[in-house]
Amino acid sequence: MSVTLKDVAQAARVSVSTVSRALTGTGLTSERTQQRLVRIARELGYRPNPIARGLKTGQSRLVALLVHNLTNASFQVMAEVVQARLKALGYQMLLCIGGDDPQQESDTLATLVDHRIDGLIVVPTGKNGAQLKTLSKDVPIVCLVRRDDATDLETVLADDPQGAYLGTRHLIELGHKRIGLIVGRQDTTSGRERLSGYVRALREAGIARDDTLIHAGHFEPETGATCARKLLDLPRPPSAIFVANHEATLGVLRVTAERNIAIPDDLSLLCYEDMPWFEWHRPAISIVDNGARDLANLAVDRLLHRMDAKGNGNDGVREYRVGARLIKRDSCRRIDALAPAKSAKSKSSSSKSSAAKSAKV
Amino acid sequence: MSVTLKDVAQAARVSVSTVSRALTGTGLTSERTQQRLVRIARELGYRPNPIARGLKTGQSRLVALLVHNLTNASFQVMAEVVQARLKALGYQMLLCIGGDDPQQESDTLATLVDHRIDGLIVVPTGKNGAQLKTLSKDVPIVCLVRRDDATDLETVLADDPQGAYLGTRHLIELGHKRIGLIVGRQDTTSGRERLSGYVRALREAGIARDDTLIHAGHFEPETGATCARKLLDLPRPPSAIFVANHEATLGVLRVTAERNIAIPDDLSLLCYEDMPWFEWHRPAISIVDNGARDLANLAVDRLLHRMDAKGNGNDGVREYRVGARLIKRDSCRRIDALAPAKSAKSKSSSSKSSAAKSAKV
DNA sequence: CGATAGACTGCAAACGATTGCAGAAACGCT
DNA sequence: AGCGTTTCTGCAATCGTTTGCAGTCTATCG
Repeated sequence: MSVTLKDVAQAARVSVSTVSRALTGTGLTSERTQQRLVRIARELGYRPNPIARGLKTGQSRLVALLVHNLTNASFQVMAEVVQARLKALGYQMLLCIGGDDPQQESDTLATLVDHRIDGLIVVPTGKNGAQLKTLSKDVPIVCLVRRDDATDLETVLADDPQGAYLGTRHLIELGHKRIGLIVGRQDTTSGRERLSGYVRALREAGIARDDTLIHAGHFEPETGATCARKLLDLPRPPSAIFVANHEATLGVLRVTAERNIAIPDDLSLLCYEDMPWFEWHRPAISIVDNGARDLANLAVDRLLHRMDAKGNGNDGVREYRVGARLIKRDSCRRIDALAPAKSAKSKSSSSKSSAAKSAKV
Repeated sequence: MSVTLKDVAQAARVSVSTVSRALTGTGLTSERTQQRLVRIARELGYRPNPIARGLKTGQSRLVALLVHNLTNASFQVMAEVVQARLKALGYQMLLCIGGDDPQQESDTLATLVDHRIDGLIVVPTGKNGAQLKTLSKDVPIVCLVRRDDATDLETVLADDPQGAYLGTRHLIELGHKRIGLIVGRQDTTSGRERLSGYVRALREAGIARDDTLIHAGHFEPETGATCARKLLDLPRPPSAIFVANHEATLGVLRVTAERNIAIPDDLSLLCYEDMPWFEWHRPAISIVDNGARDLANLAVDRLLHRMDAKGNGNDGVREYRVGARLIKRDSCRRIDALAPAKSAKSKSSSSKSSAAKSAKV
């Protein structure tokens, strides 16, 4: 079917091994034949067969990226970054979707190593630590975004404590004293860490922590809606909400729209992790950027390092943190410390929005 | 490193070939040894090496999906569908991102066939027809969403004429007579087809085509903004806008928000292809669904068919169309035929929105 | 009881590359 | 000229499977 080394060898009247050496550029062939063979190979349209090569060398030039889904914008950019970086180095990316499901993750991991992938970047579910640990003996692995506590794998994490701190501080600096927090499940690292960043910022500013303003929940839009309602229905509702649970954002936005709450006039809104449409939304939504791009790049760097190092590429560092940064757009507003802004409450109690509420909630 | 057939054979004191036959279930081994070998293989944790197998059989159990990007929601669901279907059949999906760039597409295609993929689903750029045609001799290929006119490859397409027709008719049925259309570049199939569907619906309803209401442009948010402005600035602006250019949607939404145009009260808005947040948006945005899920499923069906058929799986059909359907949400409103609704124009000429306009446009 | 079909099994050659080893050629040196 | 180096090339084994062919064994039948 396709042109093999043998074909080239025959055409050039030399042995297969000579062709192999010439084309891989080992320097063990004479300049003259080297060039001649390269030319002939090109003329014949020879393309090395990675499968055959892989069988012999045990390498596949395949690197896998295992993420939970592709709906999350962060995973999208990570996939694109990883793909671009790897392609430039002659690797093919195997993108796998694990759905945050341990069983699927486990299956996928197994088939991946079967395929002799040269490296793996994985967002672990956290439930297959043992397996990951075993596999890491055969193949370089870097964890991304989440840590699997059962392993000591090299892990590239977002700096969530820092990000949440930055976001909260921003709101405080704008004069907000009552800041609602909608955050993820507290049995996840990111959930806990973001809460801690929020708390730290509050403490530094000398603002008392008010647990009625803090809501933790699942990574789903519905959670955002529920929590937002609870916050807005408070006797003294917050003047700002920090949605540090990415997936919950849609729910929050829906509730504010339903209740006709103007952002940022009635309520300041700060979200976590970008979505492509945030900057097109009016008002453009301010966010804490978790640095998806940087995360992906660093993960690739570390993976490549390990792959080069052939086994023991651990430089002692187990964990890398990628700085978060604040992207100010138009959804947060300074409130006057002296004459506090009308609270969202006042608006939501108007006849119109309460009608909307009873109708749609 | 890992357990091979040889290891199993030694443990069982039989030959490698027997083990191979027993495990692949060719029925050429006695019931008894078959079961024994399977048991031993499992005990030893044997896992077949796809690379070695691939070298011999010429198959890799890898199927590639080549799309333009992952930002587009349709591509996301397609990727997820394809991945799920293939995994169930024991294939691994190789997801590649071509960026709608002919050069990248060409490179990727080449490495994919090098890797001896068993099948390929591709959203073609349209510039590598010759290459695709050549490759299709070696590997089953199905085109998705776009046709490459230089080939006669089997192609699964959305029914854009139908979708655009459905959408337009919906707006007409709601009483709209002046319907703005924002559509994609006219050198793409989808761009042309959607325009034709729109025109057909108009004609059927006996509404004269007004070219000032029709804007074709690039697949970018900015295009949407520009076109929306042009439409809204018309002496007699439309009462409804049909955004049949998915990527342009964000731009349109921004402009309506900037100008404080209430949807659907001041303007009805109908979009093409879903985004995950459309139903969370207030008002929830009505769309014409291009059937991404069905498209992906059909593409997989056809590909599998071809892969089974070993070469000549063409059933004469070259082109499949997947029906579009209308999803009514809250962004389109019935307008009274007798007393026409206040047009967007009246609103946009209020002091507030014109201030916004001069400031931000 | 011997022949023979039928059911299993093993040998060995592939698949297309890489690579250790040894032979050949070319060269310089005494 | 003879010898040792150096440089290049080819032979053949190997990676882990699959598979055609031939051989072995059992059972069946005449």
